[in-house]
Amino acid sequence: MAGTTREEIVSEADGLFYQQGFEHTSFADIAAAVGISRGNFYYHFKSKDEILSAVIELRLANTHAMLERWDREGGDPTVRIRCFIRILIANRAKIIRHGCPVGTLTGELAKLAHPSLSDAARLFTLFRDWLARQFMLMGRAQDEADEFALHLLARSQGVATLANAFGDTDFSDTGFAGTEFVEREVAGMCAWLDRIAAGN
Amino acid sequence: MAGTTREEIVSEADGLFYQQGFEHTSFADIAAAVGISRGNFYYHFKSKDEILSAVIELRLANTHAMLERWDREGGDPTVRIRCFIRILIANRAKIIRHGCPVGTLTGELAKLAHPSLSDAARLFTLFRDWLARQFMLMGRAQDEADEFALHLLARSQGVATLANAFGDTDFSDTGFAGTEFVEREVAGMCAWLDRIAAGN
DNA sequence: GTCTATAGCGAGATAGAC
DNA sequence: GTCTATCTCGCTATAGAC
Repeated sequence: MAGTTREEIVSEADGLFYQQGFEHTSFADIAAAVGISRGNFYYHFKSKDEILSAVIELRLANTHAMLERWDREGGDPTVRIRCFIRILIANRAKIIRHGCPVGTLTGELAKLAHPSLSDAARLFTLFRDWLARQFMLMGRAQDEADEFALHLLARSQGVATLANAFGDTDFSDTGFAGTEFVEREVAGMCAWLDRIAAGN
Repeated sequence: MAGTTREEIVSEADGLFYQQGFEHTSFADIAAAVGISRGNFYYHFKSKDEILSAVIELRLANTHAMLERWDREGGDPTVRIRCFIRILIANRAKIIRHGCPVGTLTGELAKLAHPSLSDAARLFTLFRDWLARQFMLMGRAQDEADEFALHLLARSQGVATLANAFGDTDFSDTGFAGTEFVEREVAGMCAWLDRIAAGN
């Protein structure tokens, strides 16, 4: 948590935008989280939109670093892709509560017709390009690799959306167990990946 | 468009909530769309949350009617399930612009910790139960039928989320063609369905 | 049932002292 | 660099005339 005030603002805004949404999060919320006054914001940022831009930049940097870490650690492209798929399990509690940080942000910005939507979509592009590269390392042509990448992205987004919609409420009456659903779909994606690795 | 004032309010609110989001849509927006004054709302509804409830009820009724129509028209469960899958194509322009009406609403209400989230999630339950029934008509056991239903729901949600995130912006630079992506994924879901119909 | 007028609140943003 | 005080605006909601 140590760092400059600016960094703490961006870090807290990041978390609050994820939990509450961008529009629903006020300066008062962020100020309370950081422990500074509202007026102090405008020394560091000219507007709320500038904070959003900084949050997106932070997420891009964090995502980039995570993908590079996976590149270094996993020796096999299928192992690395499995790292991606398993984010759903590693973060399942948060996903059930707040959805996917990328998908929910782009969804909100699309509704607001917000100019930063295209920047937020670059978070998807980061994953997409990285995934496509892994499939190319598995011997697939560029077009097919990109199709596979988008397919996996879409499936993980769908799991996150449903888990979020049902998650907190439906444990009792309809028998929807969010954790089991996520794990079953993750297993399905891994099986799909194995079929790809085996050459269709 | 004919109907009582109350019905017109709910109908216009339905469209605006879809296009702009619930929180981002003001009474002034709805009033302008309907052509009445802001104050007149409170004769018909006690609060904005009551309008949301009415919108969800309307969507539940419309969805229920659509599913019953599919039940009457398609003679074969696989034909009916294909009706569901092909909503993505029939509504692809709207989905690229505003996402899935159900997924984006539940996503927003989850961020707002809104009490109507569980009601909105019933829209998913409607599809889920209907799809599970079709799979059972295809000879699948209840548990498996429900897993298939959730799987199909999740995949269509993922397609909608990605199409919405990339859709309007990415036609130029990154070579993402929203329409082609949607059609490719729809074809993939239909192929999956055929494998299920053939008995795995 | 529909209107105008307005209350009350919280939001983003600004000014200026320290 | 951080604070307090304040401005302005748009929102939900209310009051009361017609």
